[in-house]
Amino acid sequence: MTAHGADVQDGDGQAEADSRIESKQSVEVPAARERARAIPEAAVARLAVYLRALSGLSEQDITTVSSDELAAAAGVNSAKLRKDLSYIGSYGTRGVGYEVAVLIGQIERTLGLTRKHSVAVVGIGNLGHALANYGGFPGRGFPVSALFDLDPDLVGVPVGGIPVSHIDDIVEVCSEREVTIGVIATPVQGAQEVCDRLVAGGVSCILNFAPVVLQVPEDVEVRKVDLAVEMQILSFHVARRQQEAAAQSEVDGADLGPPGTTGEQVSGEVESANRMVERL
Amino acid sequence: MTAHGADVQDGDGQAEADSRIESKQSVEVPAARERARAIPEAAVARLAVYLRALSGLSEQDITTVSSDELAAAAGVNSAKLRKDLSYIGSYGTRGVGYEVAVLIGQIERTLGLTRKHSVAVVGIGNLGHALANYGGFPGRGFPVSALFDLDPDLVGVPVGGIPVSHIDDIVEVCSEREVTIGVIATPVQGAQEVCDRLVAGGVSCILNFAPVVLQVPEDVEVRKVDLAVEMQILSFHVARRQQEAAAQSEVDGADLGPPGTTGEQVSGEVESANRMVERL
DNA sequence: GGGTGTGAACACATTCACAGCG
DNA sequence: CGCTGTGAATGTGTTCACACCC
Repeated sequence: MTAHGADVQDGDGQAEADSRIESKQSVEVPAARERARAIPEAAVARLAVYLRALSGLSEQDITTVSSDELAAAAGVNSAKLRKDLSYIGSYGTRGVGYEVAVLIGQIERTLGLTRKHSVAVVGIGNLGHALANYGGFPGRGFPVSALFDLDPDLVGVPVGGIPVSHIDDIVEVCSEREVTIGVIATPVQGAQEVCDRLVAGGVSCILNFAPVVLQVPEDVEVRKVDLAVEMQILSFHVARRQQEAAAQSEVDGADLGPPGTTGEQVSGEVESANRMVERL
Repeated sequence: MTAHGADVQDGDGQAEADSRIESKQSVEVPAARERARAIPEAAVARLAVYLRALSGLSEQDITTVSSDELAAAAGVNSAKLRKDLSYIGSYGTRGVGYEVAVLIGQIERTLGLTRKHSVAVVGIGNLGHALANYGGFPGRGFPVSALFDLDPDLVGVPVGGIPVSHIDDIVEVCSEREVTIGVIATPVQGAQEVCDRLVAGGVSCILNFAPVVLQVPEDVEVRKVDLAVEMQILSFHVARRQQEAAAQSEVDGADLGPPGTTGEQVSGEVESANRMVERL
């Protein structure tokens, strides 16, 4: 396994192209018998967004939408939206639009939301606390059914209505409660260990807030949310903008210093920035 | 503005392709004078990951790495890594590898981390609390310098060492403290309003945890982190796997029920899932 | 007319594979 | 000889534009 075939999750970047999981497949698949049902990863992410927009419409008792309207509500352009929807079937009416209720149903079905997925949160620090208090996590459909922490003082204490269990019991509790999604909100050090236990407990999907690249068997899906990376990407854009501004004023004939002098000021110390998320 | 030119942030998906921001450009640019310094969005996200891996190596007093080693540490393949690094210049030595310190410096420079970006967190609920307690957010380089909330009981109370200010003072405080990055951790309702104020206060980058599509001027960068979407994407993969398994056993000649009966069980109620993140 | 659904064109991203340098 | 750096090939995702249906 020399940096090939060891493909696991990546960091992502939320932009124009887009997606985030780094699935496997490629080799191993009989190639031919492939499910045509292959919805592009990027489209799946957007379906979830459309679903939210649709729920909003539904609450306002709006029963029909056009691709233009829905696209605007979801913040994408209508061509993309129509293509995305076409991956799940043809549920629109030409000349009219889509029926909100139908679309909601179809997207839910596609995303597998017709089945409940119980969630376990590991690491009841600041973030874990926040997650547990979600009150049923992302709304229902994703009930939090187990919490874990290392700290003996926390074990037994109910957070958001659920008593915290000890990390040592992850395997047992998860298989018992049929947890399908595990959320890792621990410091980096414990993350891989926790991950291994979740997997041993039968968890097949992991949402990882710890800034580590987790090693998992190929049938486990990992998604990573990395605050530091997000911030650094934003930082990049600030820098780029400043550069452009500098370049522009240069062109304009202004004399505000030579190009290349734009940002260089403070330095070092960013290294510690990477020890960061650890204490979330 | 009919769903075109109104491009704002999207939801993302962290997968193989990947990226997340939905920048503008396209029209408006004089085309020719474009900065060749165009690093692919996806590569930027990974640079941040490499940076973390390099920091780790640096702490272990490792001074040199090959692309294979670093790629393994970052969870990507070496070709991708080399290409990514090539966007920022040629800092490797053929036959040897890269000097850790040099690479750290160059990536920091590229990401604009040589300048400090002060951060404001709005919405000191569970999540906001977690973020504020980061103790300098993503590690330093990103000092949290302002906190805001609506709740009068919170105003004045120090969280993570910084006293909470009232939302009404966002504009004033942000410009005063030269905040460049704003983090929105409020319920959906308040998000757009808060966003507008941050922008008015001079903030040019926003990290948004509220599940809304924010409207911002084109010179403001928005990144969205949406827990519900993450969960739903995971859910999709569970469903897909089950489908495959079912299809497989079908092929194997087993008779565990007809295809199409795989997941359909619980239903409805997912709608409320989208009212979720609101209370983070 | 109005709006969906989609092939075909395009743009972006990843991977390959190898030339070239230390 | 090993490893970087990169053009060229491939793959994935987005946009265009229009046929087709209501």
